[in-house]
Amino acid sequence: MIEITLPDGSVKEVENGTSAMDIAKGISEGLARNVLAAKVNGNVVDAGLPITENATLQLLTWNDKDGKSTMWHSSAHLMAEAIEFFYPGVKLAIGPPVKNGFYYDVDFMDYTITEKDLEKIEQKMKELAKQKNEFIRKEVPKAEAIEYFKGKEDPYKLELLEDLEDGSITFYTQGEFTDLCRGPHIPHTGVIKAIKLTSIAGAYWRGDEKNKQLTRIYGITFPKASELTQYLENVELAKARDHRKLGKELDLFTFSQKVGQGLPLWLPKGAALRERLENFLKKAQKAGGYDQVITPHIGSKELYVCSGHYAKYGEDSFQPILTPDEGEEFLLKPMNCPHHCEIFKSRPRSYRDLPVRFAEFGTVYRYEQSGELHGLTRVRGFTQDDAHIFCTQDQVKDEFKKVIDLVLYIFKTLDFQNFKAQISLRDPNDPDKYIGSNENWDKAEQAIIEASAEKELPTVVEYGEAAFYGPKLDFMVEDALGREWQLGTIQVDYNLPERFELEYTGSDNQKHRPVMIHRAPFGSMERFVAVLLEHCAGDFPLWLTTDQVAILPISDKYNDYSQKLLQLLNNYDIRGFVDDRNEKVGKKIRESELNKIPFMLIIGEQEAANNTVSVRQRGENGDIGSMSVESFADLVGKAIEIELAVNV
RNA sequence: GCCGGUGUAGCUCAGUGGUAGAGUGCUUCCUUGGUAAGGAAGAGGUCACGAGUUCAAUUCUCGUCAUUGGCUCCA
Repeated sequence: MIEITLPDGSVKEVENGTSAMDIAKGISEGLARNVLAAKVNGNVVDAGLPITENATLQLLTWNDKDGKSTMWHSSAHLMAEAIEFFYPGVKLAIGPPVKNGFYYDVDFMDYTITEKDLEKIEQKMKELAKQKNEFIRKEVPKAEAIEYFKGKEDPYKLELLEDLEDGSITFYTQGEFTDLCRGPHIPHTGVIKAIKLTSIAGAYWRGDEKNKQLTRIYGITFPKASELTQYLENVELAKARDHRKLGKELDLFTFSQKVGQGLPLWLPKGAALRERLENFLKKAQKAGGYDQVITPHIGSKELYVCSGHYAKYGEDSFQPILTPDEGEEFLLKPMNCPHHCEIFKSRPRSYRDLPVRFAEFGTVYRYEQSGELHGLTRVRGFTQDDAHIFCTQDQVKDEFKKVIDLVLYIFKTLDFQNFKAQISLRDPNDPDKYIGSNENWDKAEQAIIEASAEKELPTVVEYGEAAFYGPKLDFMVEDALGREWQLGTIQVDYNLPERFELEYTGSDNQKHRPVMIHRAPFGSMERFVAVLLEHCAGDFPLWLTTDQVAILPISDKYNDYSQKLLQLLNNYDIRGFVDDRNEKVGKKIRESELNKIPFMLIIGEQEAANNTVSVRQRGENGDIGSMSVESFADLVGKAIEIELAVNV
């Protein structure tokens, strides 16, 4: 007999060799039907696997992350079976579960496959799922496994087998299909009730662009048809808040084929919005002891040779700009740091001056791969809310804390709640990759970790993700479609102070090298606006939004009064416009609502006679009654004050 | 950069081997109204660009550019 401890702490005594599924059946048939896999002593395994020792057991269902993954992994096998049915002889590479579903990478040999073929594969999968074929696990000696895939002439599986140890190799079979697989899998295919193959794409074997490109088919499955419907609806909702769509609808930015790809054009409303964001940050930075600087968009090639950027990126980026003078070359600036280093060097610095903080909304140009460009989140010309802090090693931690405060102030003001902070440290296995002394690195890494902990950031630590020149702290948020983007960043740099021979005079009257910290709380104006757009679905906070108020005269008799009102509101720094089109007020309201304008002022006979405004708030509040212009201005002013009065 | 999809009116999209349509927006007129769409008329397109096939190409083929889903990359 063995003892099985369940998550609630209760202990069941069962015969040695009892499976998780047996135990589930002992609890209830209904539960057993929902079990997809089991977690035994922390390892996810087949629910049917005999348990041979005392163990903790968690039954995994669709509600568990590991349960979902298991089902999607099994779904990949099911899809492979359907693919082999239509395209016998194709070579299968790998088919794992991912965040939302699964994929299988397939070498289709001489077959061509298009999106239209997905439907028939989907149909076949449904058919196979209905057969409730069991997933049967079999341990296989390595020689036998190699023999099997030699028979199938599958070079990918054979390559995978090379890295596996004899004795640890398992096959899984369901229906007519057998695959090399560690498992675990769901009990049988019948659990898969709803199937959607979502897209088809190219993917390199083992993620290396030197390798052959395979065809990757993405899909997702559910245990209930209604969940698939729900999922598809959510995808549609996410698309509705895609910043590229909203940016067009709200007239914020555009792109032109003639100007060039990845080069955004900010429209008047977008430019005004961006300016408000910049002023918001400038104000906070001024309070934080930053000095604003301005530097040109190009720099002599020598500058980037000195910084090392030319050696690293010269060939793969925008090429030098030539002048009538032979041998003279300039580069579009890919970053602001070298310019700021030269500003630091423009005069001798004393330890009493440190930290020095130079801030600039600096536009930079980077030749991103064409396939990587994406709306405003990945572009070739963009403006960083950049600043460089030059300080002593001992000041690093304190400066980090201050920058974290700044980032948190921005996130809180704009209601970003779901972010994570990634601490990127050295790769302990490759210490020679990094520039700067070990001692300084240790100090800086410790400073970042401590600063993050003291600020109670939700962090993940990634080893080996640090830049060669220093450790960093990045703030990551997800976009509407679940893609993760880096916004704010704080990076320590030991490289540039060295290369530019930056110095300050210490209290000992000796020359010392300052530490440089790069930081950009927004990341870039472009990416930040994109993520912000998706985050609030275009419904910006009152202080930031384009038009705070729409003045809607009921008929053209009240246009004059409406114009006067607009003047009056402008004096209160309230932005808006008069919709004096010859339309009914119902239509004007509808359009203002759709354009996400926070306040509407309905102006008719009563308002004009009494010098008042009838206020309607966007959304559920609706009509909030009549008041004087002063009261309305006060209302707006107070609302903005609350939005901006955020304590970190 | 690589593999697929897409490119038709300002916007969202139908459609066709015989030089084009809807909705919405825009202009004008009627209507002068009270909290999510009043009515009518009109203007607006080198069907992304270039080449080829054809009597004839927006439609078929190829190329280029842009865009899009992935992969790779990301200072």
